[in-house]
Amino acid sequence: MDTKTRILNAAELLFADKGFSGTSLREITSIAEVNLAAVNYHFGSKKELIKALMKRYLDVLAPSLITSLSDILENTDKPSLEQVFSAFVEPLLSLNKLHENGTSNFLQLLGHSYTDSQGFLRWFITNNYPGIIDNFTAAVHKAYPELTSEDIFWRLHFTMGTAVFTMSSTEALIDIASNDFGLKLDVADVIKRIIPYVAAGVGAPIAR
Amino acid sequence: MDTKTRILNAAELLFADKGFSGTSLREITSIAEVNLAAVNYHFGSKKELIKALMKRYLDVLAPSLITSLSDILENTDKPSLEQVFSAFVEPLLSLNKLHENGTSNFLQLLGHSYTDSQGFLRWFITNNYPGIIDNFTAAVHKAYPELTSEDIFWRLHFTMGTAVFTMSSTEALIDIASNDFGLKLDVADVIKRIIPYVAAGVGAPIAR
DNA sequence: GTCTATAGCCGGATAGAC
DNA sequence: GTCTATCCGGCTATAGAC
Repeated sequence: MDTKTRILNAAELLFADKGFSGTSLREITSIAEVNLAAVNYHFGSKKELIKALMKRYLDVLAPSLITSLSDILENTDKPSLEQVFSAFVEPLLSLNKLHENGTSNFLQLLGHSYTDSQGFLRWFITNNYPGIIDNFTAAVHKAYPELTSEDIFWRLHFTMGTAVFTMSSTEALIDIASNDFGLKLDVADVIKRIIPYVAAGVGAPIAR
Repeated sequence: MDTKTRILNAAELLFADKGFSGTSLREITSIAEVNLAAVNYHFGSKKELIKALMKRYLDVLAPSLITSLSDILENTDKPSLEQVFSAFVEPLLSLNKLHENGTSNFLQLLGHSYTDSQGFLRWFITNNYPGIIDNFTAAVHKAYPELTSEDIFWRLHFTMGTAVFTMSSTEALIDIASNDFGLKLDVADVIKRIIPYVAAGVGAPIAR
């Protein structure tokens, strides 16, 4: 495995766990077993490393998500909201084929990107991958035409919150489920539990 | 205003905005216009300052929330989920009387406490204020008895995610709502939009 | 491309004068 | 209780040998 990849893999683990400002280049290069200077040589700066890390996932996820959502838009007259959200499951879970714990790492990174670092990553994502949001909005509109684009904006945001926050603490949740309820769960189980929740949330009656 | 309070107020602003690891004691004492050494004199360490900050809110919020939820438990035979979640509104908004932007600051701090600092604050909160969770679980159970305690556990967590994540980015959301939809919103408006969403989510049919 | 070494700055924390 | 001064380690980033 080359140095660049070793760095990306180590950074992914640490950033997902401790956030960006909570992780130092020294920790990353130590886990990656490469020289401290290698990060700056290969990526230029810590910020660029973070972007490269998100790009590694988003370049895989975005097309697969857009395909999955387009499929619903083209082949279903009036999809259910559960169908729309289920369109996320396979693309998200396929990130586990890219890397061990890819799904939860990616969603945790996404969570940190919204709170850490004064939103520069949020800017980066919305400006580089707008197709996801457009397709999702269109699919929700088709499933629930009475929702205005403003309603959809809010409920999409709430849904992001649910997913991202849940994934940020998946490990803790799986532990609790095991201790308190004797259940052995994995990321896929957690995702399956979220879908009815967010589908019902987005499908809530409109109070005017 | 005494030094201790000046520090708490400055820390609240900065921590809410930039997270714990993203904020330095130097920034805090500079905004507070007190000496750098004052934090360690008054609080002992940065970690203890964080705890003191959360305590300042939780000591007000916890009893008011417990009263509000107990009220529903005692005086309503079968409350609706909207009623249960509405029980949070007044206690949360009353934090604005404590401090300017108290509600959103507190919820942002709560958000950071779940992702920053390896969960030590999460531990602190759940171990020091268990009454909130117990009362909330009881109220949800009364509103929707078919939910098992396991179902409630998951859906409570999803709800936390929605609230905390939304509040972490309230400022950005209010900006977008203003630019894209010409709406002038405040925290109370955002909270009112969340309630139907989470009530519907928690009330989603149970897939078995 | 990878290393050592180090610059230069910032972090939390503390000693000790007042 | 508040200040200055400082310790000491960690931080990102870079220069320069190999």
